[in-house]
Amino acid sequence: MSNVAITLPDGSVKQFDGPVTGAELAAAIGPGLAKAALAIKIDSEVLDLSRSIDADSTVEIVTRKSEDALDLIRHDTAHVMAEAVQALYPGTQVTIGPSIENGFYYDFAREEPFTPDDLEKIEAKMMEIIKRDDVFSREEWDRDDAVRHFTDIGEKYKAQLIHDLPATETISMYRQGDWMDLCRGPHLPSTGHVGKGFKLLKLAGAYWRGDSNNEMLQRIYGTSWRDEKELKAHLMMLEEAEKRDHRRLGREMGLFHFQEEAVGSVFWHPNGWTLYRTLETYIRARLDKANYVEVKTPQLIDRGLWEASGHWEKFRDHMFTAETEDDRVFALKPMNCPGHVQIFRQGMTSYRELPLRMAEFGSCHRYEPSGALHGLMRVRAFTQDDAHIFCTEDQITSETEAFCELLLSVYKDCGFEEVVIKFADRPETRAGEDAVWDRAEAALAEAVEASGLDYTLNPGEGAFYGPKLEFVLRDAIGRDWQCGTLQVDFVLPERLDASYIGEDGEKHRPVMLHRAILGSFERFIGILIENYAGRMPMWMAPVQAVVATITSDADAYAIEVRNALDAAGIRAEVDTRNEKINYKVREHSLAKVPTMLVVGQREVDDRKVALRRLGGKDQEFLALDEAVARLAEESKNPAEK
RNA sequence: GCCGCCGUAGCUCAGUGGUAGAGCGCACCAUUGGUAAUGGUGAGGUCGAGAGUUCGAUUCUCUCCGGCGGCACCA
Repeated sequence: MSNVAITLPDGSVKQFDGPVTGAELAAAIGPGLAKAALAIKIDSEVLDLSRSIDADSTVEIVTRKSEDALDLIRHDTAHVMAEAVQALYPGTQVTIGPSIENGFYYDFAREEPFTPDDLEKIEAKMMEIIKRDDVFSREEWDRDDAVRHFTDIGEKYKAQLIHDLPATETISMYRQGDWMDLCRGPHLPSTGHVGKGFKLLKLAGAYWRGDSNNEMLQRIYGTSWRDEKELKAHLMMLEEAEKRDHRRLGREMGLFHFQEEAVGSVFWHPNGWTLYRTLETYIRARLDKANYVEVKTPQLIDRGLWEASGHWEKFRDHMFTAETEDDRVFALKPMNCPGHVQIFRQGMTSYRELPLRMAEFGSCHRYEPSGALHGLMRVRAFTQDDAHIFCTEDQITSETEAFCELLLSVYKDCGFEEVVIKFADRPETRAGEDAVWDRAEAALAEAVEASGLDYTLNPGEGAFYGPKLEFVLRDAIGRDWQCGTLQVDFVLPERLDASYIGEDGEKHRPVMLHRAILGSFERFIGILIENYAGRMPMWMAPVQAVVATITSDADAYAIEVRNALDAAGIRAEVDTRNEKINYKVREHSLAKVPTMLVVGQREVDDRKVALRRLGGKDQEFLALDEAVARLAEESKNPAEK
């Protein structure tokens, strides 16, 4: 029997006469750790504490404090839930139940739907199983035996899963008491380790294997943590997220509404539209500075053009169409690119004009599936901050670099500092030859490398005409939103016959770079509202300042102050209502107005204002001129600074 | 589109087989009050739409529409 040397994370080495289990290793290090140990980690692989280590290796003992512990806890909670469900509802089949961000889910096949009341019963049963504290024991099974076993007990989904596992895969089962599940593991030592820090959250439908052609299963989502304190903190976070829901804030702040006669389309109210226009003005200024030209193309275009572009074939079901009396069919544009190519095609374009950066705040309509609609985040009528850069292959790199720089700067101005980039390559169904895709992917990869930014691969997620970069920003409460995109397209210029005259006097195909920074104004505004919880930065706020009087003696002066703010380009309102100042402060604070200028007799006498910031406790007493100058500076959009 | 839940006043919600209530908001009156709710009075609802069961439906059943949570989709 050969010796085993185990290196611990602190660099120390433990020698053993032969193979040793994780539990034995922990015990050898110390009794405290032996008690706290949940699993072991060799390289980056987490394994059961009962696994035996038979070769020299670097091993970390996973305890409840470890990052890896959460994954184990969540996965085990899913197992416990599955047992509970099968105990309460015989005949229910189990399928899969992974750990996910903040929790877990398990998909079940059962005729009768679960109800919210069932969740409580299941939780109670889970508590019993956890209290029972059964050991999770691992068994390796023969593949055929495993398939037969699950088929015999009527678990056809499990049998199918095993059947489809790669031949090289070891079939492992985990037992907890009398209940057993197919599982790759690893698991905690016993069900008791799950603890009480979990809660079942919601019921949902989910397709077997994520395919909408398959039957629908019932999914139960839960959240699970190290202890009740962490659970409580997470539930608080969920409440916080609900408070910043843009649909709720949009209504409370009177920014916009939806109604059933125009499902998926926004009715922008005055304040909401002011926010929208402010953002548009800012983006337009940034594009101007970055040497884009702006255009506007038709809403309705004959289906012939969509057939030529390839969109009709692929997206016809999601296009709104209109038929005219002369039997022509027009489509409401779902995107702007074919329109931009038409402008590009007018007259002859010289290589000297490239790169040509053609921008449009393009109003698009897409018949999105009803279940996809979600406030401003997913609508059927939206406006993109779209642009197409017509350029040569040689220019892809420099245009990509310039775009990345512009995009990051815009995000920063909007309050987003954390951005990750994903490289999405060719999807299964696509247009264009593989050789063209090779070139497009290589060019884009080279360009993003040249920009010096980190990126991860998002395989198979490219557009049907070309690979793309996806720009994902992280908001104030840690949620990720994909907004920006840059797509390399060699296909559409070919299909729609766009060409330019090169240095050699011959016709050449330009490359098109499809790109957007915000994505859609609607969605980006939704993200902004949630990011700021409705408390927009000064430059975006629909109403930037309210002048509020203490008594009616200050009315005339208050109006003068409002007019001075207005003349300085500040969006200001005046509140001379016969209400107490407490009432006004509360109301405008709830409306999330960033600054309030309170004026009473003292301010009238001294030509001053009492400046109060949203959420602040103190006031600043300033001369009127100074207050106006200061607020005017703060109100400028970042492109004006 | 699929699965589940939901639809009562502008908003948040209570309630009932015999056609409805609260708080906030809104209107009016009084109050002129120094930094997150002054008091009083009043108006406001085909109980999402349609059909069915019933002597009678907001309440029970069905269909449709819409919303919510997921799944699928996202040029």
